[in-house]
Amino acid sequence: MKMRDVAKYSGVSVATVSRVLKGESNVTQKTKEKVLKAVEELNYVPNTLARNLSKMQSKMIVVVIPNLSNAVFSSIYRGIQEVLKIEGYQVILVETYNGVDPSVIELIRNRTVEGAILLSAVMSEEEFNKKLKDLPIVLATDHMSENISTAPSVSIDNHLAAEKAVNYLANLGHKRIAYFGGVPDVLGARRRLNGYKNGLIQNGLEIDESLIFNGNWSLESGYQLANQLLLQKQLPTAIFAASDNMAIGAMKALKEHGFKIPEDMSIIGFDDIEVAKYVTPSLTTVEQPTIEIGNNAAKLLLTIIEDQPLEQMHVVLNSNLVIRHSCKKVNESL
Amino acid sequence: MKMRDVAKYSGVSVATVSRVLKGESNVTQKTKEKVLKAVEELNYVPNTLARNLSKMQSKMIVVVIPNLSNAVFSSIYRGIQEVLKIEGYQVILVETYNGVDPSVIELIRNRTVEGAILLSAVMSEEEFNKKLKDLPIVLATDHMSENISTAPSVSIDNHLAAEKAVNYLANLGHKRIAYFGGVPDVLGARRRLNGYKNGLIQNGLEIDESLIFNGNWSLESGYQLANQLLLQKQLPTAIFAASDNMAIGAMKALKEHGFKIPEDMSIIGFDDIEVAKYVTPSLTTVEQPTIEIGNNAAKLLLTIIEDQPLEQMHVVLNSNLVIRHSCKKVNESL
DNA sequence: CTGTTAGCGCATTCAA
DNA sequence: TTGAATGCGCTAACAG
Repeated sequence: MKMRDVAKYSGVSVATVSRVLKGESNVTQKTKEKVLKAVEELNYVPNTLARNLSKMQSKMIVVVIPNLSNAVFSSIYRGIQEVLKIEGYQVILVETYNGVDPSVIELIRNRTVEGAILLSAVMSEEEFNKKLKDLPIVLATDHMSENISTAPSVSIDNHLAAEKAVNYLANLGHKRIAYFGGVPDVLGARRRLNGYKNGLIQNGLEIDESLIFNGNWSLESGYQLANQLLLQKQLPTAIFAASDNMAIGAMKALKEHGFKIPEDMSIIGFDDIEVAKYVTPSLTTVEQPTIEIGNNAAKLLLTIIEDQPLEQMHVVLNSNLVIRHSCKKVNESL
Repeated sequence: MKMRDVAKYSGVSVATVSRVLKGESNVTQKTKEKVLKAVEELNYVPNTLARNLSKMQSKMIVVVIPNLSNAVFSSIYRGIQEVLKIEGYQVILVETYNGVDPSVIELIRNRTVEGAILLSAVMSEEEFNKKLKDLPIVLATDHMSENISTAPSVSIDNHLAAEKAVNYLANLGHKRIAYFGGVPDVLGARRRLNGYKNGLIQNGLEIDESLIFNGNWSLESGYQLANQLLLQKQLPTAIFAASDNMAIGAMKALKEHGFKIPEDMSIIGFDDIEVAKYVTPSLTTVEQPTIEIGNNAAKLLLTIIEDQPLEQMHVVLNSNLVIRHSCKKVNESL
């Protein structure tokens, strides 16, 4: 069943059928009805493949996610989908466990998709410029470089957010605060680490490298890091984990060793994933406005695809500390 | 840059270019090299849109997920992606919060995708037959009807799995076991409920409707259900939740009311999502082989798309009880 | 307001 | 082994 069939059936030309299907106004009410009737009776559905070739567009976007099981990412994805759906785009989701999937470039170049949103970008600025520059790509995460603008991006101010967490802990009287970081290849992770250090300095606290650990955001990673930490002679009174998953994993390890939280150890996470509220004690954490991040990333990409000028290259969203029950004032008598 | 350009550049015809790009054998080594060189130098990439129209295929699949934030679904998705990627398919992910997105039918009919995998199917068999029959669709969840085969499906035996959980609890001496069910529109949820009841009967226990609750799989739902349960005068000694999320939500509510788990209440979940191991106490639960479910669903769909005969309409995978620390023997002295 | 026609870029059949 | 020509189904420019 093709367009010509409904044209013949309704006694008009294919152009006219195309017009009424597109909802153009310059068609008589009467012919419009004729065509619609034919479409109905013939049970006709336009062929997207043909339309795509003709218009040279796919109405398709790809989003690249490091790891779907991370609730932060799936939530950002939802935010992306929300706005793209309205614009009639379908979204291809590819999960890539490490860095940037080279196939993304391929998908764009061979026109399978019109653009891409990356939720994590593990590459140097140089590498990015070589491979991805000028492609319709936006980062739903920190932008690539410390100073220079390469790809458009949407994220929170990770540095500031980490500072807030440390401030909170310092105000509670904590002097020794351990840090469980994410994979350092990711700029956002480095920013959080710097924010942590800076927060320490601001509060007149010492930076102790033996309290700084690198994880990979996961539950298991937090669990292991905590076990490592517990091997040390002089323990901290608080842990700041760069993801809720790591915080929850750490809580598990701590409890297994008989630690009470927050009595014996305060813990603060990052992300505010759904389950953070339901662990015991409920997790104090730095919230990320994931849906909004997704919304904004999608909007950014759409304006790029439409060749419109960007209002801002990097949109930075607010994040706040969500205070629950995993931190407490340090015991003065210590 | 189109095929004609590289044809001209290398002094051959477009047909020849097409052949070498496709890796056909009936091409001289020499001309092949010429063409490849041209492709290289012109930086040519075939246009997927044109290829798709010409071959009348999209190399695209859609998978419909109720809720990405549910770790079970994201894990099944991963399993699907694993096999589809190898076959050169891209996968569109759509999240639909309730039942079947009508747009799926549209996507198939307008040839945007070649098939669909549904991770949840909230509709009657009748409805299914009217709308989706004979479309290339497979269910990565229980099949539609109790008796009749409509669409191919991949799932565990939910009835049996629930029985196992109840047996375990009964063997531990529990006589009053509450049930937190999923949304009853879903066949799998009904099967689990029946398995629960059957398990009770098998163990000579009474079915007490006041101990049966309907939730919606979520953390919040489990939390609320537990609070409802606690309003009752005569409490059970164990809760069987039809999802880990509900189990974890319930644990939270219970703890808030001063209950110790498993001392005061045993809890068992369903799914074995990653975090189940990291809550305290770690959650005893019925594991679902999510990756395998995804793998199998994808394979099924592929053979349907290729018009091959199905070896089996419904593949049923094994599931096991994963025993951790959220259940204990009921205190005999009670 | 409507019809004719020429692409869109690639695949494929038929000759050579 | 290669080339010429036709078609995939729809869009859009142009003519009427």
